[in-house]
Amino acid sequence: MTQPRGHIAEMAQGHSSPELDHLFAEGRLRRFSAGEHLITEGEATDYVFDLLGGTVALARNGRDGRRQILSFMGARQFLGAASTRNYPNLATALNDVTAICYPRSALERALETTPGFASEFRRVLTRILEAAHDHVYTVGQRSAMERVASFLLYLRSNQARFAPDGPREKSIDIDLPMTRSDIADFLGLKIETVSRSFSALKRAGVISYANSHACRIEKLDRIRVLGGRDDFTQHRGA
Amino acid sequence: MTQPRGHIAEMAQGHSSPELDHLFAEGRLRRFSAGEHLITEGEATDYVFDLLGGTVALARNGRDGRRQILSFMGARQFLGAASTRNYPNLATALNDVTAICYPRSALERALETTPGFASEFRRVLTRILEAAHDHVYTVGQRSAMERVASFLLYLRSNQARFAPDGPREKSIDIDLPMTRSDIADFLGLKIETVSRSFSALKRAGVISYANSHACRIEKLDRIRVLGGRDDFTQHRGA
DNA sequence: CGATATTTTGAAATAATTCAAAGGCAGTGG
DNA sequence: CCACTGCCTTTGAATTATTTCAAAATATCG
Repeated sequence: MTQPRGHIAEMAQGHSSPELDHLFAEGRLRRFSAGEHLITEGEATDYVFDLLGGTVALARNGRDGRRQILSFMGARQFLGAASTRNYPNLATALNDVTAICYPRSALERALETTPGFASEFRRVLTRILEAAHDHVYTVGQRSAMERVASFLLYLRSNQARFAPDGPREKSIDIDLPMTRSDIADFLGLKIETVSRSFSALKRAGVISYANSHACRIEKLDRIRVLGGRDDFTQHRGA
Repeated sequence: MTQPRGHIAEMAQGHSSPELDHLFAEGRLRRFSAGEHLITEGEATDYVFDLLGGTVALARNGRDGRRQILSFMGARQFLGAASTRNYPNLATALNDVTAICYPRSALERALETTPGFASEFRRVLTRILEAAHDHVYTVGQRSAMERVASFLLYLRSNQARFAPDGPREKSIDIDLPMTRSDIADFLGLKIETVSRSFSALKRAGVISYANSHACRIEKLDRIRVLGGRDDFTQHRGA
C-alpha cells in the first residue's frame, strides 16, 4: 500500500493512532466530471472530500436563483466542514476532479483520538475562516475593478500554495478554470461587469490573454495597487 | 471559587483535565468601556476573550480608511481565533464590555489534552465559518433593503441564541447597540443608505422605533420575505 | 461543420453613493 | 436648569457605478 495522499494526510504528518490508520483505510478515491456535484444542498454531512486534482466551486444558492460562490477549491484543500446534519452548500466540479472521500465519522474519531492531528485541523479550519473574512471584505468594500484585481491575486496565491505537488513559487500566469459567470457569482457582480473589468485590464496592458480561461499578469504592481491584497498579507505568513 | 462562566466554560461542560482546570485558573476578568479595543490590528495573538456582556465589533480595516465589520459579538461568544502570530482584525467595544481573558497557550494546551472539549470547540469554529458564509451571501447577493432586513433577523437570532443567561425565545424587540455607521460597514453599504432603508421600513409599518438604538419588528413575515433568512435556516438547527 | 453556450461590447436604466444641509440627542459647562 | 457643542441620524438632490437589456463576436462540442 502506498502512502496516503491529500491534504488530510498532510495534516496527519508526524502523528499516528489506530483511528488515523482506520481513517486512511476508509478513504475511497472518487472521480467527478465537470458539472457533477460532490455535495448537494441539504444532503447529509456523512462524507468529507480531500481534493487531489481539478477545481471545485463551493456555493450557496438562494431560493430565487441567486448564487454566491464561497470559494474555489483545488488540490490539497478539503471540503465538507459542517456543524449540522445537512450541508447548507453545494459543491460542484468545474472540470474533472479527483478526490479522496472519507466518512465523517472516521474523521471525527481520528480527530478525537489524535490531538496533534486535531490541532493541525483546527489551524486549517481557522485559515479557512480567515479566507472567508477576506472574502467578506472584498465583496463588501471593493469596487468591481478592485474585486477582479484581488481575485487574480487570490488565484495566484492559491495556485502557488495549493499546487498539486506541494507549495511552489507564485507565478505570473493564472489559470482560470471557472467561467465568467462563476467569477461573477464569487465576487458579487454580474457577468458583464466581470467581462468589462477583464477587458479594461487587458486594454490597459495590466494583463494579457488569448482565451478566457487563462491570463498573464503583465503589471503585478498595478494589480496589487488595485487589488490591495497587501492590506492583509503583511499580518500573515506567506 | 465559583463556577467558571462564559462560552469556553460551556464548551468544556462535561469534560475535565488538569489542563482545563489550569485554563480556567488563568482566566482574568477584564472590563472595557465603549470605544476601547480588545484586540488591535497586528497585535500578537496571545490572548482570547470570552465575552460575558456588552457588544464587540470585529472588523478588518483597509489602508485607505475602509472598514468591514465581520461580526457583532456579545455574551457567550468568543473572540480571538487566529492561525497566525498576529491578528489581522480589530475588536472594538461598542459599549461597556466584560470578558474573561485567557492566554492562548493555556487554551491550546487544554484543547490538545481534552478531546471532548476540542470537539466542541471545533463545532463552534465551524459554526462561525458558516456564519461568515451567510455574511458573504448577504453582502454579495442582496439589495440594500434585503441586507437591512436580513440584518434585523441576524440580530434577532443572535439575541436569542446568545442571551447572557443562555438561549431564550426569539423576541420581536431588537436592540441596536451599534451606530448606523457600524451597520453600514457590516453590510457593505453607506450610512445614508442604511438610514434610508430603516426609514422606508418604518414608513411601511414593517418596523417601529422611537430612537435609533432599538426597534420592534411589527411585521415579521414581511421582514422574512425581504431578508430571506429562510433560504438557509431550514438546513440548520435553530 | 453546424449548433449551442460563453464572452464581449454598447446603450439605457437603476440602485446606491456622494454631496449638502437640517434635525435630533447627549453630554458639558455656565 | 438651560444653552451650547459635537456627534449621529435623517432627508433631499445630483452623480455615478453597476446592472439590465440587447446584440454581435467568439469559443466549444458533438
